[in-house]
Order: sequence, then C-alpha cells, then structure tokens
Amino acid sequence: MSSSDSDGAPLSVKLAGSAAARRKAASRRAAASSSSSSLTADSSGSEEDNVPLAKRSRLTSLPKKKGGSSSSSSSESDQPLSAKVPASKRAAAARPAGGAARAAAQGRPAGARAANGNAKAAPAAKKPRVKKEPSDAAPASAAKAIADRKPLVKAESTATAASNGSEVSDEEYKWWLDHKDDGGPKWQTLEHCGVLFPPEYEPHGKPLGYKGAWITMPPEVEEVATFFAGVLGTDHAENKVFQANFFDDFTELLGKHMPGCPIKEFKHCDFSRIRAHLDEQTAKRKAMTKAEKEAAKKERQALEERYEFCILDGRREKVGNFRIEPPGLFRGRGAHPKTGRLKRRVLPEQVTINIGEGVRVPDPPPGHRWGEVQHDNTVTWLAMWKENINGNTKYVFLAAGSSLKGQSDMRKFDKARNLVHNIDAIRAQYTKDLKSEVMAERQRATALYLIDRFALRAGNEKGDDEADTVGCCSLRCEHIKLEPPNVVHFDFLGKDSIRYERTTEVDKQVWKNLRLFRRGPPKTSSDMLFDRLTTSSLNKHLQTLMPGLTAKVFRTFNASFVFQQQLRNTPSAGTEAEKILAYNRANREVAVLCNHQRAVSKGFQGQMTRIEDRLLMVRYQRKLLKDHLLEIAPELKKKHPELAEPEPLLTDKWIKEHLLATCELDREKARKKFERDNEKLKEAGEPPLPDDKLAEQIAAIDAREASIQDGSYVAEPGVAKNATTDKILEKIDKLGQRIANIEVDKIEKDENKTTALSTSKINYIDPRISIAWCKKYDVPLEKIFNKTLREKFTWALGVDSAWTF
DNA sequence: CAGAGAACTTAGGAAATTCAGT
DNA sequence: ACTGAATTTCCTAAGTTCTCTG
Repeated sequence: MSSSDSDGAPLSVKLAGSAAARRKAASRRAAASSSSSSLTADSSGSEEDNVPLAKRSRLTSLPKKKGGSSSSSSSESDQPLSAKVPASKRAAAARPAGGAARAAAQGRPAGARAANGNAKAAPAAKKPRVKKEPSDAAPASAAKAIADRKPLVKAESTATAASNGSEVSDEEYKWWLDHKDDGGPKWQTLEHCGVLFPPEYEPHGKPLGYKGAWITMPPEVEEVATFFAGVLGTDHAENKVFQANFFDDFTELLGKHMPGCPIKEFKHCDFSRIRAHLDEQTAKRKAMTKAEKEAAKKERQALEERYEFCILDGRREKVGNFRIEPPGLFRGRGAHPKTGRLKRRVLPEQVTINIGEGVRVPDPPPGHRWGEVQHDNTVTWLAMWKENINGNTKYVFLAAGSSLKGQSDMRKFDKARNLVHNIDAIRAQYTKDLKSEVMAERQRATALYLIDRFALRAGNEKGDDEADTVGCCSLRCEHIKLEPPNVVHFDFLGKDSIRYERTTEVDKQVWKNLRLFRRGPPKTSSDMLFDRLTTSSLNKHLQTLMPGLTAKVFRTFNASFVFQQQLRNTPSAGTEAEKILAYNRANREVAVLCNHQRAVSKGFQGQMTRIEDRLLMVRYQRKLLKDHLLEIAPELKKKHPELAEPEPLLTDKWIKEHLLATCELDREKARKKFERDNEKLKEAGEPPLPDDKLAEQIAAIDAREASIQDGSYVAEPGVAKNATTDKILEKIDKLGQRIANIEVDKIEKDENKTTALSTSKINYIDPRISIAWCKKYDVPLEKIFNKTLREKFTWALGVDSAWTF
C-alpha cells in the first residue's frame, strides 16, 4: 500500500477518523508511560486518509435496525406504562426471528426502569408484559401465605402453584423438539423465591497486632481485618497493590469506627491472632464427625432448598447462582489495579428482583425491602445487583442445564456450524482483503486472519482501572515480533491475564501487513497494532458476511471443527481406554488452540517423581524376571534378544536407593501392623503380642538393609521356583503392558500439566460431536461427560452416530 | 460516534467430593 | 479404612456483544 491511494473523502470524515486513532494511540502511550512525543501521535493518522468514503461509510454506518423500540422510546416518557411498554414488546414478538426482531425485543424502554406506574399491562395471553412495582407492593399477608407453600421445590405441591395460575409440570420438557422461534420474550410466566443472602458477620473478638500492642476492633472493622487474615499464605497477601488497596479501605473504616486509632501503616499490622483463629475454625470443621458433618449439610440444604428452583412457563427449572455474593476482598486477576479493595456486603435494598407479573414476590429479609421489583420477560435473570468495585452488574441466572441456557447454547453451536458452509467464502474474502488499498480493510482482514487461524479473542478496549490484557483488535506493537520471511512471535496477556506465547509461520501477506502496521507511521511499541480497527467495526463487517456472525463465533467454529477432525485418529479396533485416550488428545488439541491454561498444581513435581518411581519399580521387577529367566534358560536369548536388553533409566544407584527406601517403609509397616494387631487384641480382652515379635521382624529388615548396603543382597525374582519359562515370559509380557500404561499416564499427566481441557469441553466443542462419537465407537457417554455435562447437553443426546459438525 | 450500560458467555482457581491405591 | 490424587462443583472475575445516550 502506498500513500497515493488518497481519495476524495470529505475532510470531516478524515479528521474524525484520525482524531479517534490519535486519541486511542495517545491514551495507550500515556497508560504505558512511554517516552514518545506528540510527533508520533500526530503522524499516526496521516497514512489513514486514503480511505474511500464509500467503503468507510459502509463499514461505519450500517443502516440502523429499525424496531419498535427506537421510535416508541422517544415518546414513551409521557405515556402510560401499560400502553408504551407492551407495544414495543408486542411488535418485537410479532416480528419473525432474526437480528431485527432481537434488537427490538431487547430494546428495553428507558422509562420502564425509572417509572413507578401502577397501570397494569393488559393481561392478554401470550403477550409479553413488563411492569414495575414499588418494592413493597406485595401485601405481607399474601406473601406469607405463598411462602409457606413449596411449589418451587416439590412437584407434588402443584396445587398451590396452580392456585397462583401456573401448573408445574414435572415432565421433562424437550424444548429442542419444538421449533421455537427466537427473538421474542424469554418467558411467559416466572416464579421464584428470590436470593439467599450470606449470614451476618459473627465477631470473634480476636485483636489485631500493631507495633506490639493488641487492638480489639468493633465488628465492622474486625470483619475486614479478618478478610485479610484469610488471604495470608496466598499470593494476594504478598501483592503490594492488594495490600495497599486493602489498607486504603481498611483505614477508611478505622476512621469511621475507631477514630483516633493508632493503626496507620500496613507494615506494622499483625494478623496472626486472627489467622490463628481462622485456622482453629478450619481444624474444628475438619474434626467434626461424619454425623455432625451430615447434620450441618442437611441444615444448609434446608436453608437453600427453596432457592434452588424456579418455575418458568410452568416448568421447574434449576436456578444457577441464587446466593448473593458475600463481602470480601476483591481478588482481581493479574495486575488488576483494584485488587484487594473491599467488596461490600449487598443489602436487599440494592437488589432488583425480576419476576412474573401477578405472582407472589418473594419476601425480602425481615426489616428490609427490595431495591426494585420488575417484570421484564425479555431478559432471563431473576435478580440483579450492582457490585461496588467496578460498578458491574451481577445477575442471578438459571443453571447451565436449564432450558433457557440450553436454547442459547444450541443456537450458539448451530451458528458456528453454519459457518462451516460459509467459511471458504469468508476466508477467500479476507485473503483478498489482505491486499486491500484501504488501510482499515487491510487491518480488518489481517485481524480476521489471526482470529480465524489462532483463535484469538476479539479484544475490546480496556480501561486504566482494569488489568492490562488484550485480544486481537487491542494488540499493541509490543506484542508481536516479526522474523523474516514469515514468522511471527506473539507474546501478550489475554483474558484472565493468561499469557499467549506462540511462534508461528503466517501467510506471507499477513506478515508483510503486520510489518506495515507496526512501522507505518512511526509508532512506538505501546501503540495499537490495528489502529484503524475496533471490535464493533469488525463485527459489523462480519454481519455482512453471514447473519449473526461475530468474532467469537470463529473460536467456537474452529474448536469444534478441529475437534471433529482430530477424532478421526480414534482407533476403531482399540480398547475403550485407547479410544478415550484419543478423545482426550483431540480435546487437548482444542484446549491448546484456545490457549486454555491452568496453573501447575503445587504437588505436580512430586507426583511426577512418584509416577517415575512407580515406573522404575515395575521395570526393576521386569529386570529381575528377565535375569532370572536367562539364568535358568540361557538358550532363550536367541529367540528373545529383548530379554538381554537393559531397562531404560534403571540404574544401580536407583535400585539401591529404592531397595533401601523399601526397608524403611517395611519397618514402618511392621510397626503399624503390630500396633493395630495389639489394638484388636486389647479390644478382644486378650493379652498383647510380645515385643520380641516386632523386634524379630525389624531385625530381619535390618539384616536385609545391611546386605543391600554391602552389595550381597540378592533380590527374589517374584515367581514361583518351579514356574515354567512360558509362565515367566507371560509375566514379563504383562509387566510390559503395565509399563506401557504407566508411560501413557506419565505423558498425559505431563501434557495436562498446564492445559485445562474443561473449558473447551464446556464452552467450545459442540456436544453433538462427542455424542455421535460415543455412538460410533461404542463408548458409554459417562466416560467422557460427567453428570453436569450430560445435564447441560441433554438437548444434544439424540443425535446419531453419523452426525457431523 | 464514543462511551456507558445491560445482558449474557467464558474462564481459572478454590473448595468439596469422589476415587483409587495401599 | 486411610490417604493422596483426581474430578466435580462452586465461585465470581473477565470477557463479548449489542443497545442506548449525550
């Protein structure tokens, strides 16, 4: 691309574009506090001005979706609620499925949230309704009456539910057999019991140490100090940002509840007494008897029971996270600027309840009111509140196995599957666009290539008050290194601050483009790589290529597609274990593609060593057998030359150490057994065994140890004296099998060390692929999907073995 | 037309529970 | 039966996408 492809775009358009780019680049630089001058910023826009207006406008100003919402919303503020709200919703419901319908349906009338109108929506059947009431609308007596019934928990109590207008069906509703159009309301009727609040704080009275003094605190303060004591021993406690943020909020509390208190510096705080108390509590809990634990569990369940289900369109559905998040210290991931801040207790007054109209509103805790009660059936949440750290909204949704979640899950996979038919054309298109004269198009095509080939996320812009992580569109120059002729090295922090590091070959043109974007106008490493691209412009473009297509669909598509391909490596004639191994390998392939990582567990190295020891132990056994066999039948060496081969990795040093370690273990075992036996005898009222008996055994082991030390020890080969050579050969063969199995274990464990398979299994791989695979290879589904997964994917169970993604 | 907000999906780690080997 | 490992469940943070708003 050259600078000559300038066009006749009106100045205003050009300026608008480059101003935005400047801002973006400038903010980046500021954030990274790089030393760049304004020169960089000013020149960054210049190359840009070659964007033809026609193309630009096509990208940036797609025809607006016309729905009932936009026109009605302007006039609704002075209309009665009943008239305005259902109007737009109705319009949405009547519209055929598709983007426009969805847009309209989701357009929540602005007035609905703020207005407090009492007007009832016309209760016409099948019509979506939205109504808001003051939180104390439900009369307490009625509330009580309905609270006592248990329709939300047990199917047999349908009578009470029915009295409220809804029949609870206990029958499994196979929604996937219905051809339900999407885009309309999410439900017709909805009953639920609200949310469960965490228990009140129970003060323990343990003091905080400060410069040698022990200071007892009022409960409000103590609670927060205890939060910090709770993270001692984790990385958070050592994290300076975490400490500072915690202490800021803690100090504020001190000022409020303990004016004049001497606590001024974090470094002088001593949480040890509080920590000791927490450890004590943990120990106590651990020491409970089985019966006590069971009783506690029962009590907990009794408390939670009512919240676990709701009734949606007359059917019992599981609720997901019905618990209000307890207060604590915010545990932001990666280098989050707000990590450690106090996450405050949520009060009922801050909670909005969303529930069907005309059904009983759950009681708020005694002495409280709900913040708001609304009846919006265009959304799926049952309750909502705002969290104080980032101001994010937290929702109570249905569980993953519910019909609502299932439907959107199925839609997601169907959409990804639809991409199969379009992918060739889309790839051809962006490959062509890699050479576009228009910078924005070229960047878009290049980004799309990365998203498609390397499963990158879209990459929205992030604020300064969040961890600095990126996705494709927000990549900065510093995140890639280019190596001629076509190698790219990626190194950046993605979602959850998980590092994406990868060196790979790319299309030659892509490589050239990346070089161009990087150095085009003078850029510094903290400048955006794709300075003409945003996630929304990218997604807008994708919509034109396939309805409903967005950047994230590529991840789903590629994950499922690669998985299906990898499954072709399943050995049809193999054992079940081998088939499952192939399945897990395919799964792992996908997890690697999506960069699903996990921390190496702390016991990993030890576990690995143990597996290696187990392996060597079997090898040692095999060696003994082989030696023994060759000794009694040396002629076999000709026919079985492998008998003379040394066992790999098995050294004399290891053998000696292992044998000595065994002595130690055996002594310990003997002692334990001796004690146990005596314990039994005692209970039976019989005299204990003489101590000599133990001493005798120990002496034998000591002797063995000595012989190992001086090299005179001769190990038993582990077969009967009169065993035939065939028997021994068979045994050697069996040991070989065991060795192979352990080796596979070891490889799998090592490969799984940093790779998490679950995320791709739960979110990216179309379950129908797995189910079809099970049927084709005759593997029971339980071997690959646990109960949760089977429940989540019930909609997919019916596919046959020939189903393909 | 960027930025905020709403709603929903995706994510890894901790805690709880189950499993497997001795 | 006891342990330590593996798996499952819970938790909630961190993304994406789309709409609304000033």
